Amino acid sequence: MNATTTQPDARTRLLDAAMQVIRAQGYSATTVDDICREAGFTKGAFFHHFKSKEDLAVAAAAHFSAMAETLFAAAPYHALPDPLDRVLAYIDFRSAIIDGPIPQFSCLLGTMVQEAYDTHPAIRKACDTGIRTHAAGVANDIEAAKALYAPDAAWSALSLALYTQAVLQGAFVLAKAKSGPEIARECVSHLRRYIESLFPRPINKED
Amino acid sequence: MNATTTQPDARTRLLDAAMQVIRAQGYSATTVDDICREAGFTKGAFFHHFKSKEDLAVAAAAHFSAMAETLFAAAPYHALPDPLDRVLAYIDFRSAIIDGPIPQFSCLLGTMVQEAYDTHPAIRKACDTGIRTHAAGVANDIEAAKALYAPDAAWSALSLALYTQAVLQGAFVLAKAKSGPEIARECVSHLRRYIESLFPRPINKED
DNA sequence: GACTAAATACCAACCAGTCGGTATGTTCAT
DNA sequence: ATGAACATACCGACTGGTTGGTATTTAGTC
Repeated sequence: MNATTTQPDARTRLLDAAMQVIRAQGYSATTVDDICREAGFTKGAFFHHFKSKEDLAVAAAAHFSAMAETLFAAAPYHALPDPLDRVLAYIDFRSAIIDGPIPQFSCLLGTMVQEAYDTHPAIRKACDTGIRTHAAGVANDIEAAKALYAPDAAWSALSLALYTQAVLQGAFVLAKAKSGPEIARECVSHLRRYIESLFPRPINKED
Repeated sequence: MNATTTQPDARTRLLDAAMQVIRAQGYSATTVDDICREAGFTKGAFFHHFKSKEDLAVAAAAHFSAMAETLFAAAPYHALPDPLDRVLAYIDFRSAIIDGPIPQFSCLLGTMVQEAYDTHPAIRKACDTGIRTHAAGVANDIEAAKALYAPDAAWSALSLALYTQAVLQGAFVLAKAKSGPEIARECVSHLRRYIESLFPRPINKED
């Protein structure tokens, strides 16, 4: 019921607002009031749902990760039969969503961990978990592609998956420095070339 | 005279302190008093030398860049005759200095721009300039290596140099998330493999 | 009426920046 | 060389606004 004005619940709206504002301003510079204003609530509501600003940050990291996993799970590339195709299509997908305003395509986890790694261990851990979990998913396809096309390679699938995340994080940093997404897409295209170079495909299937 | 107790002047000491503290805590979370305490001065001295906290950040970005250029200029790899050797030795040097506590090897520019790109244009610009200038230096050797070993490659020297910086920035982010330098060095070793793959060396010189 | 959700009002701590003051030169005319 | 005038370097108390967090109250719902 009340289908027309249905909105996510307050907690979710606060988390969404936090995601946006923190990616634009950073964690420390973002005040609780900033988040409340963006979400359309007051402080009372905020501290009803979160016991502290740090608590919100940890929840926001999980929220962001969940949102990202939903996004990637819905992407069409999972249907591809060849695991290497899936890996490359993942890269292409990452490149394709690097567009528009920086806060919308940059990574909340990378943004927060950069500031908070030393002073807020709980936030550091939440960001690490998010990145590690996502990388593990990518590593699955890489592992399968490796078994097919580069079984004897010296690098591990997980290490390559983490490298992929590092390139993306670095690409976001450069995009912020240069105030635009182009440089980030250029970085991803280098990453794609690297991955292609790691998996020498047979010219054709007969063999 | 008074050579035994000679210290850098107050401005330099404040900039050094800012470099350390901001890399550990981030820009927003660092207070002017934090920097003064670290440098052994009071607020009066601080605002005598810098007109605002933002002004200090801009100066610190330039200071950090200058320090970095000194460090790299002193590195031995510049003497290598082959430009590709110089590029690879640069990468190895970058890897070698990724050690010890994170604030000591991470990049002030990447840390600050991540937080401040949208809210402090002057800081964003200072960080961009630092990164761009350093990348341009690396691009020189890449350009020469390209002329020798990959003259027809599709990528530009500058684009590869910027990619190199992106990988390093991303490596720092992952090091922060994982609380240690190992992952960052692993990333750099992927980067090295990529660069090697871009410059197919002749087996030997006779040709 | 018991419970949850959210608003309002408030507080103590904190922070960037100011200001008046001291100490130590430096310049230069006498 | 001396002392008036000025400049530079630094100190530390203070301020006005902000911030994370709390206490209390109100509205709605099972």
